[in-house]
Amino acid sequence: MLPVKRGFVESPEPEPERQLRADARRNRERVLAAAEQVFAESGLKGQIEEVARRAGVGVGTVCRNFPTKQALVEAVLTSMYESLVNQALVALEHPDPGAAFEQFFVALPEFQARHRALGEQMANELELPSSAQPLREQLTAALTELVTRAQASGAIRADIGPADVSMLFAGIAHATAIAGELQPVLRERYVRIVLDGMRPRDASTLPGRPLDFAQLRRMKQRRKP
Amino acid sequence: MLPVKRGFVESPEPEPERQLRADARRNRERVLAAAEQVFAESGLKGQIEEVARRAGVGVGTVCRNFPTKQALVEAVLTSMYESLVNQALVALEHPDPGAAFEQFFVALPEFQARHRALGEQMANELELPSSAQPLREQLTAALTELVTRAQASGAIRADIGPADVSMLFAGIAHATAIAGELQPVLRERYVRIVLDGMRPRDASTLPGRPLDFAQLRRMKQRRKP
DNA sequence: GCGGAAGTGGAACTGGGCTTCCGGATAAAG
DNA sequence: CTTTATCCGGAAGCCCAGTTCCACTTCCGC
Repeated sequence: MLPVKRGFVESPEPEPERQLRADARRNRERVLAAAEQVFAESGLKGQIEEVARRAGVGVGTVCRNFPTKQALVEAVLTSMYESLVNQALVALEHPDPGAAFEQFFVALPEFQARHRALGEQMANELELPSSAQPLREQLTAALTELVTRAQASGAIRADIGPADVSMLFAGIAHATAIAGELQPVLRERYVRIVLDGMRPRDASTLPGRPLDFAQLRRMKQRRKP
Repeated sequence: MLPVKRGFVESPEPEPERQLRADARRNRERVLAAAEQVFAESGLKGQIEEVARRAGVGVGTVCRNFPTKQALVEAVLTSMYESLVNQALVALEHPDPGAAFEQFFVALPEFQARHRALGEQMANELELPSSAQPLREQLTAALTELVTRAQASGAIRADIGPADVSMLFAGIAHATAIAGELQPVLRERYVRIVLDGMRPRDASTLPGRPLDFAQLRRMKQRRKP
């Protein structure tokens, strides 16, 4: 790998950006936008042909820009993660740790529900596009920070790990994904319930230990073979 | 076709049970058992060929007993629902309504997690086999009863509907489905948290209204077309 | 045992979705 | 306006499940 950066002897890299013809660039954008839509509403089972249709191009065009479906999915997911990381950073700016946590705890399930493909990816930890890896790490870091601060301020109980929170996020998002127009209300209801459940309670300890992202990752990887 | 059987004027019934040959009956059982396994661990995407392999028969045999994959799935799901209804009825016998509710609230996510296909079915409300319809209704009735009683006894807050509970069940099951050996502990953790969140709290009301199964069904049906 | 109906395995077929391919269209350079 | 590298559409090919089919085997009543 060795990501050598500037000047010097160029490695035979796959030339990052060949200049695209103007119309080609435009089409590429349209495809991305269409894909975002389709995967948002149909999840990862959204079809290439549908993407092409909505973008107003032929399937060939889709497949030239993104040689494989996986590539297309990755492109979309990467931009999702970007947006998500931003939301986390915004929440972190909130002065009150409890409110910061709550803000993000409301925003994430909403986001996951709005973008089904993202929800599926985060839940199942399907191969992560390498391009999203650093984003993913930023996200877990931010989430960990949110949790830690909230705990320090006494907003949520101490025996909950950051990955526990992530799991509960995913659960809510998944459960409410099927709801139609009621979705936002239901999500709010369940977020409320779970938040209440996470508040400190004296004289009670959760079974097991707080779950962190390292464990979570290990768990998921063990499921592959 | 016209499988005229014995003398008389046969009514055009789909003759419920043609006597199966001994070996055929045995094979049918094996197929069902294998299917249960496969769908339990792989969900609805489990493959016919895998079922055949585990049952030690050819795909032809599977497809003769269950002319379509859907039919096979339905057979398995029906038996799942049976078992589930039983668990609900057992819980209902518990004298303490709060404990009864809790008992089932622990058992259902575990069951859903152990049988991925069931979880997927219950979450997505895919076409329900007509054979399971009455079971399904028994289940919702029992669950409604459990919730109502628990509320009457003050074990859980009043502004939660039976279908809310069902959604939260499904969320936990889904979230923990990916965990490996940690699954049981995690499930217990999250059940605990959600249960805590459902306890009565003065001076707070959930947004929206309690969700009942009629609404839930309507919601899901609206997603089809 | 024997005959034939019932059952079996797995190869062949089918359909749906992803990917490839190429003749024709189009933007950019001269 | 001509040229030409680039890009486009969508038909054709491929692959992976599910389903069908039939020559062969197995069970069971005689």
